[in-house]
Amino acid sequence: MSDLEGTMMSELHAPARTRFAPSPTGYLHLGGLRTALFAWLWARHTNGQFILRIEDTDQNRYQEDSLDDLMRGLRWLGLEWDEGPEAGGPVGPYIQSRRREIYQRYVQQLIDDGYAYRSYMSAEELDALREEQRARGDAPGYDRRDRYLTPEQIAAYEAEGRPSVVRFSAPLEGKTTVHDLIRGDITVENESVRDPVILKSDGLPTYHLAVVVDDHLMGVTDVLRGEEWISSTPLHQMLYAAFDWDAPRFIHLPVILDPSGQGKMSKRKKVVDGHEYLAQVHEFIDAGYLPEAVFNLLTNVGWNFDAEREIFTREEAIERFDVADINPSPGALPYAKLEWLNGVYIRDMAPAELQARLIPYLSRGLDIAESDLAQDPRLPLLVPLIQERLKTLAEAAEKVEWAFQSADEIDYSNTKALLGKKLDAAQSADVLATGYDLIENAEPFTADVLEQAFRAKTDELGLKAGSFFSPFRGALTGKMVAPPLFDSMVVLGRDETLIRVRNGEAALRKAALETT
RNA sequence: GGCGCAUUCGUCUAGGGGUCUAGGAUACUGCCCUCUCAAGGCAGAGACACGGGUUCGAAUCCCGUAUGCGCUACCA
Repeated sequence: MSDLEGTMMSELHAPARTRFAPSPTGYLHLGGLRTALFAWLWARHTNGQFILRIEDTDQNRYQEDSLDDLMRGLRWLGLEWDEGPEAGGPVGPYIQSRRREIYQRYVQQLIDDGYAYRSYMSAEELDALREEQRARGDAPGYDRRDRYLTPEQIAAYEAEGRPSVVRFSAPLEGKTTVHDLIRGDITVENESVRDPVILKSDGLPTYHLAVVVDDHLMGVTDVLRGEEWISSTPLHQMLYAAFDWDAPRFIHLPVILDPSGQGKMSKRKKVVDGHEYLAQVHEFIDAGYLPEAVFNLLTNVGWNFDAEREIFTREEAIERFDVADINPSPGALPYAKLEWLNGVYIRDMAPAELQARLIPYLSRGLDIAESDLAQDPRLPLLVPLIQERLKTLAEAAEKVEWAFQSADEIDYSNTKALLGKKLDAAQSADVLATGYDLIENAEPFTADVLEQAFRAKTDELGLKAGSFFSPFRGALTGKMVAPPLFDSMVVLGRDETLIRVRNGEAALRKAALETT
């Protein structure tokens, strides 16, 4: 084989069937999204399929609006599933609570083959057992007592009507080695697998049974999941062996840590260094992060697109992604980098596109109907002014608020905003009075004409632009920081600009009187 | 406690025995540009957890320690 062929072979992968299998017990958070992203990337890279499967076997923790949030989050990032809820597919249903009979059939098969048994201990008895073990200093865990029940004892329990669970008969000695694609071989003592429950007393399976049965039945070839599952992978492999099925490839992804780097990112809002950090996907959406930026960022946590290049398209990521290159060590979500990335994508966007995406956020922030905003002639003028100043979509409202306020809503209580650099209140008021005439006479009323007139006057007065321009920014917006001045005047129009300059001057005259 | 996984600038990462006086990005600092803020340009500071091996040579391989995380449920 030539080198070229060798290279090509190593880059050619058989189509992988991957799945994202969340539990509808809460809202999708960024760690889950990243797991889904990697599974999706791998399926797309190999030209395989990406499956969404809902693992709702815990009825107690089920949360009604969770599934909706899950699907919305995945779609927001552009992770369409080939099979799953709403998409359908040949190996459904894709919601585990609707597969109850399937699991029961396979559990019965395990019992019949001697790989599983019924256990009649109640939850309370189990708790008491663990308590005892802890008191003795033993490792807590089921002691396998019901594994050796006689037919008579079983009959007695059944006659009593005692509820039961089904436990897996784990091998009592030897070791089990599982292979993780990015971590290598992981070996545990079989004895440490203490006959876990595989079918609960409510007739639904536990995760361990359901995941093995479903991954097998659904033809999943590559299991990408969080590293919290490493410990139970030997059990899963035992189950595959008991069923006489081939196990899929296991790829355990590193967890995403919270910003302190100490501990898994919480689903709930947490405070680190006095700052609340975002964790749930819907929070990132609300805050105005772009899916492009989040996609880019998440792809680069635990995997790396390129040593020297930070920005890439989704297609490029698909082309290069390889599970073999995943970094096994956990990492914190780099929030500051997300801010930067979001700004990069905002700046790269066509202004019309940005405007469209901004409307829902502006509507919320300014309390103006989306339909009104869509027709507002000021918006196409404003968007280019704030485009390179935006880190998130949500902060746009605060940057353009002045344009949507009436003149008397502008707040001049912060006199500092009206002061020219190195000028006092009276001098700044004079500046505004001087500029008033320039604005009145600018013809046509464009940013260029205004700027030329202002600069000429600045030179004539022997002032610096910082001194002459600043009072106008304050008069127009009431703020220290605002979009470029002359463009802002054009947005307001000549009449409104003149009113605000007058108002600003009045506020300054008043302030000048008070200080002297 | 037991078992497992991990450990390169503050953070995300490149690197997989010599090309490493360890590369990129972000954040930070300074300078430039500049009507404010941004954006942009330039420069700077900043890391192989520790200790033993193996080797002519280790950030890279092995062992130990430390630290962090995970699992140890009729939760996933």
